[in-house]
Amino acid sequence: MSSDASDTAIREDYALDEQIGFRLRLALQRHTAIFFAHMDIGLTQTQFAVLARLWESGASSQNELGRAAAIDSATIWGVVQRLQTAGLVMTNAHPSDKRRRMISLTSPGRDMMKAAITKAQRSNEETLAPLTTTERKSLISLLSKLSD
Amino acid sequence: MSSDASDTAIREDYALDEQIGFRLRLALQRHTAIFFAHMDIGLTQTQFAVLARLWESGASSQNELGRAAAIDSATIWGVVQRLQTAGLVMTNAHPSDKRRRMISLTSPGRDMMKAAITKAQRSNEETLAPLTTTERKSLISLLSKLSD
DNA sequence: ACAGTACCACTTGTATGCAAGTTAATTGAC
DNA sequence: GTCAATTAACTTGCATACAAGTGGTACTGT
Repeated sequence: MSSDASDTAIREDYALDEQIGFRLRLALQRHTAIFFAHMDIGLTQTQFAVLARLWESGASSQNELGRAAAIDSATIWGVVQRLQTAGLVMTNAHPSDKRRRMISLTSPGRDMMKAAITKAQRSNEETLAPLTTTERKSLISLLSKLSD
Repeated sequence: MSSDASDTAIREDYALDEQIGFRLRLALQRHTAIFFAHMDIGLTQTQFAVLARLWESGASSQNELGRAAAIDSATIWGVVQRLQTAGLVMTNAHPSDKRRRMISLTSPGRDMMKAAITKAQRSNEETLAPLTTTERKSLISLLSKLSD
């Protein structure tokens, strides 16, 4: 991919490697691989995020849960379906709003989370391993400024 | 999602909002929305990354291109198909290796990139707008340490 | 009361992202 | 030179991710 510079002369500088979008994708890609290796109980990052929100805050409606975990309504539907099929969450009717499906953790779901939280923490550790403690805090802080 | 703490007591601390994977996903999510809004010529981030690599380095084989843009061989296949259908790239046989498909930019592909690079730069600007110049460099640097 | 608006769950369609596996071509160790 | 290990392109299957749109329900201002 080097010798014949037949017709692809570089006319403008554009260094993909230094672009924020590309670097974010690479970093998330690496974390995804690490997370997958640790999470040997069949939870994806998205599924784990949903269960974590339920763990933190208790029951909520499907779309509410999606917003809390930053998952749009088209995607959260399938995520909840799979979690329900796996027996980790259950759904109940909302007492007053007939549109809402209330989602909550089942007992197996809570047991799963006890194990999953430890595995998630280990994967976070490994992802952040190249950084010092100060750098880790700095990175989380900078990322938070981008999306809050 | 607040009043009835029926059966989901918080037994362990786990703050999803402070986890690296979740923050990376949120940041990339925001950038994706910004990129999409600027890139009004029908290029996804992934497609743009592939074209950017071709722009930077000239022709390369499909898998080689995928590795350069951090896209696995199953995914790069479809990305190249769509770019070829759009007339932005073309494929040629490798002179000595019959397995390889050499991918290169077409003339319309180069024209598209001239416009796309400007739009990509603007979306990068907007994504990084919440940060100072120093913070931007710091963030890129920290992200690079995570995935190099 | 009620029209207009907003919201809920759900659906469709397109585009990644990645594990796992197939087939054909190439390479490297001997 | 031969054959095992690699590699390239491709395929299948599953899980996000998100735009756009549906039909039903709830709310809001007048």
